[in-house]
Amino acid sequence: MKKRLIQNVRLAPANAITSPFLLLHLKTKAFLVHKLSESTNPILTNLLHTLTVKLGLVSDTFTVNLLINSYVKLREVNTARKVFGEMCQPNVVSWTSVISGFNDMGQPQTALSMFQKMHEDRSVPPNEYTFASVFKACSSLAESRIGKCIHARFEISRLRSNTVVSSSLVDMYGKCNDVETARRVFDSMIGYGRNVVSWTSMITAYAQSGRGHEAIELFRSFNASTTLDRPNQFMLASVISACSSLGRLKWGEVAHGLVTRGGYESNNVVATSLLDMYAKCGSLSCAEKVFLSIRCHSVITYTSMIMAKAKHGLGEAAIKLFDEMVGKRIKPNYVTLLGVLHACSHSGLVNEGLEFLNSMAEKHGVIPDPRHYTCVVDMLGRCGRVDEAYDLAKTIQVGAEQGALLWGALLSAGRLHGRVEIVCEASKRLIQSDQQVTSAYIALSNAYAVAGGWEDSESLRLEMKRSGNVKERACSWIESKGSVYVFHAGDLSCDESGEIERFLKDLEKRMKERGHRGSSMITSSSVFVDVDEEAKEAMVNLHCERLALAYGLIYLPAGSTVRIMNNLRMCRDCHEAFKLISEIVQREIVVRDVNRFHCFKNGSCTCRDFW
DNA sequence: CTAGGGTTAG
Repeated sequence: MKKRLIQNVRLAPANAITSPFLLLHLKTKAFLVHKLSESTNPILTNLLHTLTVKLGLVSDTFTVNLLINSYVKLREVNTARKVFGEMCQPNVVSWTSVISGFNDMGQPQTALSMFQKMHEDRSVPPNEYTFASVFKACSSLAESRIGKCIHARFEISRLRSNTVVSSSLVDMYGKCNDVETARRVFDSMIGYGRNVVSWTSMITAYAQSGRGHEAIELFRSFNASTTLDRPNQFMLASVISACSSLGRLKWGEVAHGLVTRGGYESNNVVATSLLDMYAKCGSLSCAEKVFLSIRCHSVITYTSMIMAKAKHGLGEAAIKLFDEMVGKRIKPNYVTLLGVLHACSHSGLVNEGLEFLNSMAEKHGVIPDPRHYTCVVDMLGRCGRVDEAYDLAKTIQVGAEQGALLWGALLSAGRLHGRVEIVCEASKRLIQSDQQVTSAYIALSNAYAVAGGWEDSESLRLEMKRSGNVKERACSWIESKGSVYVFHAGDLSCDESGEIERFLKDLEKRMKERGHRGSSMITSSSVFVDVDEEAKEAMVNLHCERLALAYGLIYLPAGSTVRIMNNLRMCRDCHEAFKLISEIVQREIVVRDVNRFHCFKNGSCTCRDFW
């Protein structure tokens, strides 16, 4: 039956020679096909659509596929789907075009349900192209469960893996935070070859799961191989962001050199990642230089620079930049507003921050979500308006993951201002959120201990052990002349601790003499109440950044730059404290504020190697 | 003469 159909189609040109009408028809069809494949104009495409109907070509799968793709390119995916729905013989190209159309429109969920329909239909089996598109949809949704099922379906489909399908799988597993599986797929690709895209997917998988060292390592092997291409803008952007999360300015500068050599400086994505890298590695002036070199600004370039200034405690400058951006009619999004709130929070502009929160929906069309509220709770908490912070936190409806961040912010506020009842409440909520927040157990246990509730403290510790909540060692690190020294919290118990404590106490005294007041995390000495050894260690955890700072200041040569990288939650007090410390010890201090959740895991050396 | 993969700000 099918065979005869194909034969009939093949016969058509032979008939055409004898029929002038058919000949005209074929010529028109060739014209239509040509125009459809190059149309970037909605009016033209609509016209060609009408022509398709008039010529009776709606039953011609090939022509209608082109029509679908034309609508997909014009981002009119719903029209594309409508045309697709009216087809009598959709083939695998028709299905794949619609699926990838939904991907392009940021509707991966719909792409997946189209694939499901295709599967239920059973008339057209998917091919490699279809699978690659579907894996991309799973990647955007970070849907590892569905992704694995479809991967299995691909494996039993007797289709052969190729570079593109496997690259999309590497990307998918990477985005689903299953780096090991991503690596297994990547390693399995040896048989049919890997290209720049496959390598980029794997490097990105490492970079985005806090495994920057492995990302850089892989980038090195890519460059070492003589048979492969040079890195392109995609790979460089990813590598630069790996340098940012590692805080390695030196490596970031090398990557910048590669950007220049490759001529990718004018690429906005690359420039934005460079800007962010310089800001996170402590060099705001270089970040600013990159920002000024950008010709065509977008909401993303502005947001990055606002965030950069926010991190460096330049709240007013960040707000000024925000106003400049709005003045240029660039519409802020929710990230931009997060940056602005962040700026207010880190510069003590509390009333301005509250004003932004209350007016952002009306003025900028961005409805505050839990992340914005968390930022404001954090801001109120830092400056001591803990009760307001608590009242605000209570009113917010959040899911478990967001809840952990929200109550985590309140927990540090309670801890910073010695509010035991807030610490208790926040810790309880954190533990309820069930997000593996060990710090909540420790804080709550300490709070009970401080309040004298020893039995509660003890039972909580047992609960921790029972639930397998293993404590991760906090760490901080400093960089000097390209070497990185890592300090783990436990190291304070080593022989030098006496000298460190004396140094910090002396520093605090001298800062008081110079009129510095306030309780920045750097100078405030830890309060050890009479708790057991384990609790003491937990408290020391909070202060490993002080340890790193002290080591850096005492043992690095005068005049050198002390680059501190940790997960300090900077506030205006901290910035002022650093300025003062800088003057007192006559070292340039560069602080970098890394993402709290990007823990430095593969330290190249520890405290002991430093000596 | 139709279709597929990678990157950035929180």
